[in-house]
Amino acid sequence: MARAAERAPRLTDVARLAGVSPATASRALHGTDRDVREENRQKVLAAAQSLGYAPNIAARAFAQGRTRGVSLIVGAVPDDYANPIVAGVMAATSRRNLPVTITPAGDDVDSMVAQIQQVRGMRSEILLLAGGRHASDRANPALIDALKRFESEGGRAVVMSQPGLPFDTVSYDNFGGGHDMAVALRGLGYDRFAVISGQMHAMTQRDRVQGFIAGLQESGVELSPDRLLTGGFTRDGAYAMTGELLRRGIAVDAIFAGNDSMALGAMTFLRDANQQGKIAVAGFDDMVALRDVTPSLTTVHLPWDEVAEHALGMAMLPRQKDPRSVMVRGHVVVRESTPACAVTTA
Amino acid sequence: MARAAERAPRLTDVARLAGVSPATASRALHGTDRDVREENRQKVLAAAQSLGYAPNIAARAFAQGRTRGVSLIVGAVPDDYANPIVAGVMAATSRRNLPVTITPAGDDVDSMVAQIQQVRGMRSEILLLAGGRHASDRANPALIDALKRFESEGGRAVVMSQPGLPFDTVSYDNFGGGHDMAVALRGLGYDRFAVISGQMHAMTQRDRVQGFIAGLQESGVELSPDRLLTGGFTRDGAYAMTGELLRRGIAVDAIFAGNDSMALGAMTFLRDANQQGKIAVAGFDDMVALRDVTPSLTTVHLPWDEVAEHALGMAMLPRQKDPRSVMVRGHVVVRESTPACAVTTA
DNA sequence: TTGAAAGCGCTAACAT
DNA sequence: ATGTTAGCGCTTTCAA
Repeated sequence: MARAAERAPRLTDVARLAGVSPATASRALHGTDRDVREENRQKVLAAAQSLGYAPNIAARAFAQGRTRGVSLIVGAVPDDYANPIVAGVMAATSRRNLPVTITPAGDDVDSMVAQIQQVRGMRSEILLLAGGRHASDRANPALIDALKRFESEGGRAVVMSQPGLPFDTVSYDNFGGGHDMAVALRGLGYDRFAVISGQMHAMTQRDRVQGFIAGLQESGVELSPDRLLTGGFTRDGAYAMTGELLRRGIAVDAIFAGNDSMALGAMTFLRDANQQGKIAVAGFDDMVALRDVTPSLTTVHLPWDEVAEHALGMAMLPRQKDPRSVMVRGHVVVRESTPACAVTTA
Repeated sequence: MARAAERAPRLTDVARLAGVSPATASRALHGTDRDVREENRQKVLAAAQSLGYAPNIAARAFAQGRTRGVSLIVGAVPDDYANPIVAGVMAATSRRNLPVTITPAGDDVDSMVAQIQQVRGMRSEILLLAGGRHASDRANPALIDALKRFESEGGRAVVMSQPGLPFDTVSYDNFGGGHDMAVALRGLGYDRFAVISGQMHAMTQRDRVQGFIAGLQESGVELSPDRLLTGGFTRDGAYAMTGELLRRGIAVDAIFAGNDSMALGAMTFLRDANQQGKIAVAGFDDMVALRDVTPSLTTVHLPWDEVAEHALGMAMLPRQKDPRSVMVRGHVVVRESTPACAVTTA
């Protein structure tokens, strides 16, 4: 058995055993060229097998100047045990049989940039970026510069869920979803709203909230500033904000939360405070992990798999001079957490 | 702007600009040696900065014969959007500032082995293996061989949640947890049990169930074979099995599910069938994602972060001749899904 | 169809 | 403290 580090078999070893040159062995192993005699191919395959050969991927990446596969950088996500984007990308890549590397980054631009440099250093073929959603990012030159360099060195970058960057982008319609939710809740007869959301510099949150406010305005409802609470966009943040809301004695019959995790936090608070059923709650995302909560959650369904699928599809196309942009739309799903209520308006 | 692929700046470029040799530049960039004059270090850093230098990681890995960081291979997991092991490993690695690469594999040994070969080819320092739990795996020579090779070539492998392999292992006490749950449910007064679980060749499932059965026996309760249903260990599988259970008209007052997802599926079925509250449900895992379900779930709490922490800790120690093994214990947490009930036994 | 040989960018002995 | 030099294992022109 191995005492110290044993040398791993190299391509040369395989070639020698098969009685061919390394070049031929290389060709035989990855049908890059057609030009290997079947007999030799078999010999090489057999030799590799018998030696337990595993190609040195670092060496190959080095020689080719590219690392095959996709690197996914994902910004820290609220309650990130259940990140639907990660699930979507994993599904999309495994469908294409592409290796994925998932790298968590903080939600701040600096750690995001650091991770991009890392991926640039790996010379990955494809970089998918999820998260990193601060309003300031849009203008952040470091982020843009890092991505630009990555692409100018031959990589393909696609940004997810962060519209407005000069790269291929797939995003979803946060404003529209918020708007539609407002319309839907109005249609159910709700009248007195509150909104709890992540900080307004988080762009997805801001767009959702602004869409919601716009939707309300269409039917003549104004959301007064004291009815908009912002904080951490997590379950716990929402739990706290909902408490704050009630403590302030604001009369509310429906709460719109910036995402599903927050909606869950709000519902849990209401239950703990024995207010369950008295105040409706709506979320945003339609996380599959929450499909069994009770009451079932009214939310804006976002087709995460489509987002990932689009992103990967774009990444596999050559870059164009003008960045492409796809906007995926969600749709409101009304469930039990927002029962129809008596119409109180004129 | 870049027309075609632009050449990325190399270490040589940095060195030239700083007026030093590549070797010095290399040393300055990664304080491997102490022996760089501060003045030169600054010059190198400045040069790297101004060129936007990102070290070619593939080349470095190649030169060093090792890729820094940990590779986590995770077998397909039921409802894997919420895999607590992944979360735990991400936390543990980011605490140590180690790069992680997460690679999903199928639940079958073949795809697991394929991923191990991949990691072997990357010459990763550390390989963490999660999942891959078929009873047949234990004896699977291909799996063992791949891991052995990885280690004999200088890597460190730690297996999680799959005891019995000849490698450093951290596992949790599935049998004990099942056992304790049985005792707890008996203590609450339950009498007529059913078990729904994944297939018995899935080792964690088998251990949990066998522990549960053993726990029941201690207080004189036998679980007749028709009260043990097996199938997919997912929420959907459990939903279906619970239906099957009721359809067969088996009298039951408590269901033990092989994991939390299954428990959730069971509870959802019971609610859909208007049986909520009539039959108790207990799970296993204590997934944080489920902390807000109602009724709150009685389950066996498993300290996932500890599992990951132990695993990484072991991996960073040198290998010993005899594999280490750590068994983490969980503990029963009784919540609302199993209210105390009238004692019906003598 | 195959082989020979060059070289990818970096690190690490070794020499200075 | 720094420079020189020799590879690491693979792919890939280029010749044959």
